[in-house]
Amino acid sequence: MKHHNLPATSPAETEILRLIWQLKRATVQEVCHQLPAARKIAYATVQTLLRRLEKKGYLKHDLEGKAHVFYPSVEQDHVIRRSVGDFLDRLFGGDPRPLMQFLAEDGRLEAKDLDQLRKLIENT
Amino acid sequence: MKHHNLPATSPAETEILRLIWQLKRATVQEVCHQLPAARKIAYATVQTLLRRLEKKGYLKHDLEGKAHVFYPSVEQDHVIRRSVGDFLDRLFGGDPRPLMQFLAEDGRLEAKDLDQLRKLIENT
DNA sequence: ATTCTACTTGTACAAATGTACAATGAAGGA
DNA sequence: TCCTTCATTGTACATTTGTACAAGTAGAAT
Repeated sequence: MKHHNLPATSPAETEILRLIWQLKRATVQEVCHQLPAARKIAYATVQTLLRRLEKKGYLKHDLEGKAHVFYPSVEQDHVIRRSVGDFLDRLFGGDPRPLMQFLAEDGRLEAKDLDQLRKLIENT
Repeated sequence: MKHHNLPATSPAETEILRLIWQLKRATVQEVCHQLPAARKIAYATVQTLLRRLEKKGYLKHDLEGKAHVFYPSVEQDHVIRRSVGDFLDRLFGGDPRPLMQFLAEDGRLEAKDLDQLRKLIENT
């Protein structure tokens, strides 16, 4: 897998793409089941999003029986890198520090996460 | 300024909104000048984006001579909180840790930033 | 063989996005 | 006063996004 320059994913597409990463390979159904309960969205819609992701180059699929089994065709890391980069540019002018700070202060992180982060920072 | 639930900003809008936060108050021109050189985008386009941001409730404006002077009408912090939240949900299923880790490893942070972050984490 | 299923493919369609031109109007300079 | 200069407002328009139905089809069940 190499670094191609794919068109950006829309928010809804991103959400689906994440589920594919999580599942490694998945049919439309499986993706649907993986959707958080709060996020009700029709089978057909998921299908469209998967189709679009494939068209954009983020996914490929195999045929397994009659169903398409989708899987990533670009490294998650590459996509994340770009997404985070874009996000930083847009919202913070590219400076990662305010985001870091925001996350650190946000309280979403548990004590043990902070510990881990400390360790991570230590040997960086 | 209170927490209203405004429609999300598009990426291009977000970029402009950031500049307004940076400048506190600004005319279309000033926003244009603040745009990174790489990002060439017509005056008229910036105008449209500012108009849309105002319509969505993110900005207000005063009249100063013939020009509109735009300024934020919601707290930056609130907007950022929501944006980051959405971003985390979409790309990381809401878990801030992978993003933290990504940022920490990314090398975009200088040594002194890491120091600061350490301190920040220390007293959290 | 017929019907039921689970899928895919084609298509739809309103709203949002990215981008920008044209017309209009007031303010300042010649 | 008349022209030039900015700015605003109205409008435009192709594309992308979010969401989804309908028709077609192959395999499973009866």
